[in-house]
Amino acid sequence: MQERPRPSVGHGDDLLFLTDDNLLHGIELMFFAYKGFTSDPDRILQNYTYGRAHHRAVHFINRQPGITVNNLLAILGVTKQSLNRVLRQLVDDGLVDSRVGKVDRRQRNLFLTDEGQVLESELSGAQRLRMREAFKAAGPDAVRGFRSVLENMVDADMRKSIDRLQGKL
Amino acid sequence: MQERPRPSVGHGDDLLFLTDDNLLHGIELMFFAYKGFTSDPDRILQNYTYGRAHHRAVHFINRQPGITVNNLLAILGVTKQSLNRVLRQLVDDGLVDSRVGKVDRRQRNLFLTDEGQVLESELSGAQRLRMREAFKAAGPDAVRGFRSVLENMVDADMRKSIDRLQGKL
DNA sequence: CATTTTATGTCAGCATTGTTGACATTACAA
DNA sequence: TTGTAATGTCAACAATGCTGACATAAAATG
Repeated sequence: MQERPRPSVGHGDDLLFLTDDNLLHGIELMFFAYKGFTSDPDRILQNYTYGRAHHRAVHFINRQPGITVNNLLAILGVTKQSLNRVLRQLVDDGLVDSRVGKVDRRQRNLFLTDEGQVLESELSGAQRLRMREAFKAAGPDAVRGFRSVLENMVDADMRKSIDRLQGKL
Repeated sequence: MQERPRPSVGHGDDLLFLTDDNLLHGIELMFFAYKGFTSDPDRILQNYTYGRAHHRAVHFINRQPGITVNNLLAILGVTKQSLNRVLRQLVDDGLVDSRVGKVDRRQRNLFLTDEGQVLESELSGAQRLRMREAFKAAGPDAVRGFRSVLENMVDADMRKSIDRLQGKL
């Protein structure tokens, strides 16, 4: 696993970690890890009439209570028609509360009801458990690296949404 | 179940990197990074009549030329009906060649045709580019951490498939 | 105040990709 | 010969994307 230094273009940087094989490995890891990452919530959601799209909505409403529909749309990156279908079910089923905005009455501020929070914590509990085990097995240094690589893989136009969210941690 | 941040195996480990905030951050990073990760291929695929499922099939056929349908099914984790729909299109369109197995004539060995390889390299080129930029920006230590965390996030029942693939790197 | 723009909701239709269930064919294995 | 395995296919359905069109209410603007 050690990389022996090799002369490279001028700077003396060792860029052997950028070989196509390593990139391919990373690409496949993203695929397999994402599958693992979503598998627990997917299994839980089968006991409900909900899918992954509902999970995402519930997650980000819990993450930023009172979030507007437009902000949620920006985060999820889907059309309003697609989100609305999911949101309508959650509101009808009493998991999400949609309140008219106080400053701008055109807006709707979204909140989880008590029942919505029950589902949210069941889903996020399973997901956190897997993440915690992976973090623990890999160690704190690895977690920093994990974060760094993933941050750099995000699309530029998502940065604003992400930074706003992470400011709330 | 719930572990408080406290030393574990006598190493005086600091488990503060396992706080719920850090886990939440990791969870959201997976979501946003995966979106970025798939965005370039998705954009390219819009110029074809293909979708993400075709990309996955093409990727793993290229990765392990001659792979059997059953092995591909195990890797992708979908039903044979779902895969077959995609595979049939690719074969009909002349991107994939399906040859009767030589040792076991029940099996079909899958190969990319020249045309299939053109699509594959267009897709993987875009994906490698993004991965390379993320790796480069994060650095080799971070890449090791990225790998370690993701490896630990994979479902146990995928290990065999993964190890077989990575043995070919 | 009149007009325009914004935020949201909704209907209809369609595409992709996943599912289950059933059934057929071929070929290997016991 | 019988059973099982690998593959293909038909049909129906579900989840979740998309586009386009239209409606309403409220804010913003001239």
